[in-house]
Amino acid sequence: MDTVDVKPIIVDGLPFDPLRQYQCKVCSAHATGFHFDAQSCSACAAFFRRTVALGKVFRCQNGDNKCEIVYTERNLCRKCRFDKCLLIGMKKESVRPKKTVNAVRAYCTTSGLKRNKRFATVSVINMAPSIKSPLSAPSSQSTSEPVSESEECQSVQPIVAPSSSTSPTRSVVEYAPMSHAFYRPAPSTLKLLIEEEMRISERRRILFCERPVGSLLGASNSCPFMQADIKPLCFRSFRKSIRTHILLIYEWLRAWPEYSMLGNNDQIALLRKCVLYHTVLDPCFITMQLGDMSKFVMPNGGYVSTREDCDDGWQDEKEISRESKKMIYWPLLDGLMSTIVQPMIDMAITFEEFVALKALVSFQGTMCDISDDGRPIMKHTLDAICRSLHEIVPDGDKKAMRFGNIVLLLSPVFDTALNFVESHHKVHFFDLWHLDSLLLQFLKNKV
DNA sequence: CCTCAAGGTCAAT
DNA sequence: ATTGACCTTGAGG
Repeated sequence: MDTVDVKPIIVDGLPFDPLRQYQCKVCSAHATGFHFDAQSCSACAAFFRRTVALGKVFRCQNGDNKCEIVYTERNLCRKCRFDKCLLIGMKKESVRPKKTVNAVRAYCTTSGLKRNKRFATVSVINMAPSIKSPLSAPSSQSTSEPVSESEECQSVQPIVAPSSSTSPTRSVVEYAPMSHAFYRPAPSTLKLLIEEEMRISERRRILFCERPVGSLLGASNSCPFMQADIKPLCFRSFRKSIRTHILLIYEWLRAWPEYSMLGNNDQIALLRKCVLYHTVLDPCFITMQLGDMSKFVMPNGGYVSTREDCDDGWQDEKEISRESKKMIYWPLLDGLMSTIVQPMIDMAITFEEFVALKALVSFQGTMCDISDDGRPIMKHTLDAICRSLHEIVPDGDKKAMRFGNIVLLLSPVFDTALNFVESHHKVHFFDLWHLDSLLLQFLKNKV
């Protein structure tokens, strides 16, 4: 990581200013290369890696998210340093999931084996060219070179290779490539969830941000908004955007292969509950990601102030008065902040944990509305989600507690959703303001 | 062989 | 608890 060997760039026949050329784009210290897709020093790279891996959320020391990040003062504001990392193009996805605590290096890839023969627990054999870096399992039948018995090493879990790819005379077990065998396996459920959530963020950016197109495209950031994107909520425009949110939720559901296997009524039940639960959960996580607890940020980038002394987002509108807004939504907001947002911050819930929680809430909360035919499908999905969540919670003494704390968030989400429905029944009954008709249909049904 | 860019470790803070 | 120098590793040339 610290080796410096950057080929000089010739600009117009002259070497580019070398001092500036090798600067870290975050703090202007000496860059050690490209880290997570951006030119930076090793310190900023390590900082970025830790921040992403641990799912940290920071607050700006000055409160304005405008701190200058320079070499001598780069540790003064972690929020602005991290924002700068993202700004210069560091990619969160390039940070790989944290390894399990008990995992021991397996030295099981081709180059690892070549360089570390004495630690090798498996050996290289020739496989069909279609399989990259294939490795054989240590086996009594194996004719390959002997392997070390070092106690430091644990063999990796084998996966059965397609028999057609190997000699028919030898039963061969293929070891998954390093990224799967050694790093925590990324279950397809979790992968799907993360990809889908990133897509939702990208769609929200495109729909609701006023930015140059270049920074809208590319699902590289799990948070749809930056501080500069958000503005005080206008209830009227939020109401106009409700169908867009419902559409995004519908797309999220359709990404599940299991969704198409459900009957029509079950599909509608699931969509109805997802509209409700996502409406509760999504703004909580966006709020946490933006890190300013005085602003509760909705999925269209509008925010309401959570401080009694600030009226942002609460002002009178033609269609709904300040008084009505406060009466209906302040208690809901208060509940959300204390029972969902604050616990999320306290445990520093990661993006991966959040997407698993959201799926858990969606499927668990709908179970009671699903037909007998649909139940096994739902149960199967729920099991997969639980496994994924359990996988991504970091190993250690507190794994069980952390897993438990995440699951405990289900209850306040269900509670708030129930309050949300009750409040909107009142809104509708007393004609306090006109809700979107599609949303009303979802809310009218029993919850 | 080499380089690059990941992750891990641990003394210093 | 966080930082950052230093280390090892895997992939690819």
